[in-house]
Amino acid sequence: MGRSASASASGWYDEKSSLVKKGPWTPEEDEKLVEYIKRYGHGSWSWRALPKLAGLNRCGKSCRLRWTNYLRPDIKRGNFSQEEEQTIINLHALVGNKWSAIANNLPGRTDNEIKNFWNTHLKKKLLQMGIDPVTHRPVTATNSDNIHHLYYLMINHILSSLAPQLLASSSSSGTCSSLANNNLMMNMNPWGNNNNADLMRLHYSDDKIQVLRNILVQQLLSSTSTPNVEAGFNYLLPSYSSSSVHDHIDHEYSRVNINHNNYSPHLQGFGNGGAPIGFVPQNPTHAIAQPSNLSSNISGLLKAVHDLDHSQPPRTPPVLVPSSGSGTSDKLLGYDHHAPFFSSTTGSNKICTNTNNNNRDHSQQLKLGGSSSSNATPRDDHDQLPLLVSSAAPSPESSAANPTVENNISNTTYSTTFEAWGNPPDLMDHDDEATNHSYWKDIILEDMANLVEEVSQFDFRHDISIN
DNA sequence: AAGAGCTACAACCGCGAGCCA
DNA sequence: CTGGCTCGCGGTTGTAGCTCT
Repeated sequence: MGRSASASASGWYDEKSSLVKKGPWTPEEDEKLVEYIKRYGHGSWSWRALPKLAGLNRCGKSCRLRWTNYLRPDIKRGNFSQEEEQTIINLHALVGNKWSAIANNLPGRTDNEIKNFWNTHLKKKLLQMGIDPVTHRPVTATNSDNIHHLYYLMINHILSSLAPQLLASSSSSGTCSSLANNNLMMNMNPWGNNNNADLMRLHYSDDKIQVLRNILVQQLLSSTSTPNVEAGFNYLLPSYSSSSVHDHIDHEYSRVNINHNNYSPHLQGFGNGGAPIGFVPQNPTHAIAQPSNLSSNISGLLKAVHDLDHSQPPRTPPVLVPSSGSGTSDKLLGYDHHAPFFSSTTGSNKICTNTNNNNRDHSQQLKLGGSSSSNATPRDDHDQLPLLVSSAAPSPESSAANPTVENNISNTTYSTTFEAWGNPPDLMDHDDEATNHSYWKDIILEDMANLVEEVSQFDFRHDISIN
């Protein structure tokens, strides 16, 4: 069988291919190769010409691979450290099998080495943990797990677009050194860059996601800019690529409605009698925030996603739960998942999301830095990691490019953000929206730094122990 | 002790992008 | 524009060494 043109072009063969040695390199061959490169450096020869010049009976490609994967002086030898393992897993979750991109973030490690390590160690490790090494989601995930993960992805993505604001908030408060150290996203990542030796605890924590969500709500309220909510949805929905995700959501939504059909329509989807998702009211007039169970979180999420996915305006405005304590966790704000995520504008909330299934802008997904997303990946893509921060907040241009985004709902505004079911005692009979807004915003801003600090210190790993 | 099976990793291979004549 | 060449990437294969029976 003759050699293929591409093989010839790629350097594995030359005109004397039948004489070219293959297989393991001998120490003598290594020595010749190293000696030649040391003497002449790079640039004055091509890999194809090198074997002849160096006196090697190898093809140029074999020489290049031997050098880049084994003989290069800056290659680190030995086992991968725990930190390196975590980095690989984190990056793989972001970029997939882009071994060169991953390798660029692990000094001294080659793409080939990382690829082998992944295939022989990490993949199995994740599988043993019940994590799908391709999707980085639980293999045997229940519907609830999937939705919870969906929720996690969404919040994480939206938060990523807010990272600069969070950092700004923390630095201005002077109390959030950990965030000032710019590791927000790592801290938000359950696979994060902690030095915890047990990498295998990857389950999602209801309470921690709850905290994240509330941080998000606070940011939305305290921010003067619009967070990239649309991108968040665009990011997460395609990741559940099959159409089944929509069917699933519909199914779950129907089920939830059936389960809670005793409630008024605008409260359907909530598992605790209409309390804001995540927090069960102990007393409507005091509204002490408490974490609720997973099912109510999921129900609310399903409802929110369903509403968004069906181009329906929210039937109730977001609901905030005032806190009564002086600590941090008990001041977390409840959030009515009946309403989609919203951006804060003075006196009203404009829904900010792409509600058109057929016009999701996938370009908002995590991108490889500095390059456009396309099927034909530019070479530079291999050299850079995706931006942890989403590509951009929705810009006027992007809205213009996708006119359906807000057309459906741009006229839909809601009277107040703060129709809390549990109004603060001193505002119970207060109808002044602006006053209410100001009241809550003050509370939010006051606690912002502490909350961010608290979240930054959360350990997202629990529930699963690995031998 | 020996062979079968498994594991880890180096090396091979095909493909595609970029460059250049 | 086209074709040849180089280089880099990701997937796959081959094999040495280890473990198990």
